[in-house]
Amino acid sequence: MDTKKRSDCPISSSLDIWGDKWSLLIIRDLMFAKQCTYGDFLKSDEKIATNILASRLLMLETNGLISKQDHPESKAKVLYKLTQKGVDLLPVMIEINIWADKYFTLPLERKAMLVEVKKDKEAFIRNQTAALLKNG
Amino acid sequence: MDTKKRSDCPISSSLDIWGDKWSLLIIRDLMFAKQCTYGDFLKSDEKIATNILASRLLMLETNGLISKQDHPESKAKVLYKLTQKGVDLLPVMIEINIWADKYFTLPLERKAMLVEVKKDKEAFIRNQTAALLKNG
DNA sequence: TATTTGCACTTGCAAAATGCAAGCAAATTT
DNA sequence: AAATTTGCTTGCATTTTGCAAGTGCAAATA
Repeated sequence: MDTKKRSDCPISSSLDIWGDKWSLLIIRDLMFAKQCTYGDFLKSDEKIATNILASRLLMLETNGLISKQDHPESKAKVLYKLTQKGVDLLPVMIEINIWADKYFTLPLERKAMLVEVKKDKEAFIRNQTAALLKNG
Repeated sequence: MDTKKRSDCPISSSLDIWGDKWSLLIIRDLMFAKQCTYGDFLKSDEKIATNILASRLLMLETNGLISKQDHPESKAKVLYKLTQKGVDLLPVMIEINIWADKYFTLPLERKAMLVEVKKDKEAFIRNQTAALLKNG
């Protein structure tokens, strides 16, 4: 896991953490599902390799975007959740969706989310943030 | 240049195009400077390698985010500019800056931009978009 | 006019990251 | 007690990145 900053630019510093083809997909899964197990991430359509998943989860945890928690039903399972720092990427995620809505064909469920967003973006972010952070 | 989509997810499709450590820095340079030559990109703090720069510029051009134009003063130079599709990433770029402002130390010039953004985000995007698209 | 410099790349090669398949230990289920 | 699930790790081939040097054309300089 490379750890050196390339410059003082905020865009560059951000990309140093989650600027790759997989990290934002992990964050996406957590934003839509609220919490996921290791196996849940592996089930996503993009089919991330297990070693890459492990290295990304470590990177995101090390940088404070996600946290691990015990699964209430089983010691064999681990729950991953977004921290405040991770949840704060919600506006970025929403803007990417809006951009993609203009230039790609979105799945219906994602279209539905954007309808909600367009009604009142601030409120959507406020509510979704609260939902994601509920229960430590 | 890999060209196959990993899934129908808009986040994934977006990352397929600009989800790497360099593409958004190129777009950043164009958003702040309006237009750049090949050499201008090489001067940025992050010190991109020339072959990577060439491959990213091709990727971004192929996907319609940037375009090449003749330099008005010299046939030896090439000007790169954002297309509408590229300029439309401005809200994403702004949200990344806002996120980074919360978790990193920003350079003063970037702080100043955020002050403007916070006064009226919509207006800032409208004005900046117009400025970037002015003159073919 | 000849020559050097500037500009936008390309090429070759080493190093690092990615992707795939298999393996593994602890917990859970049968 | 044996088989399965879960969250990883390991080994190795393939791909991408990074660095340095080189190329070809335009423009400036001598």
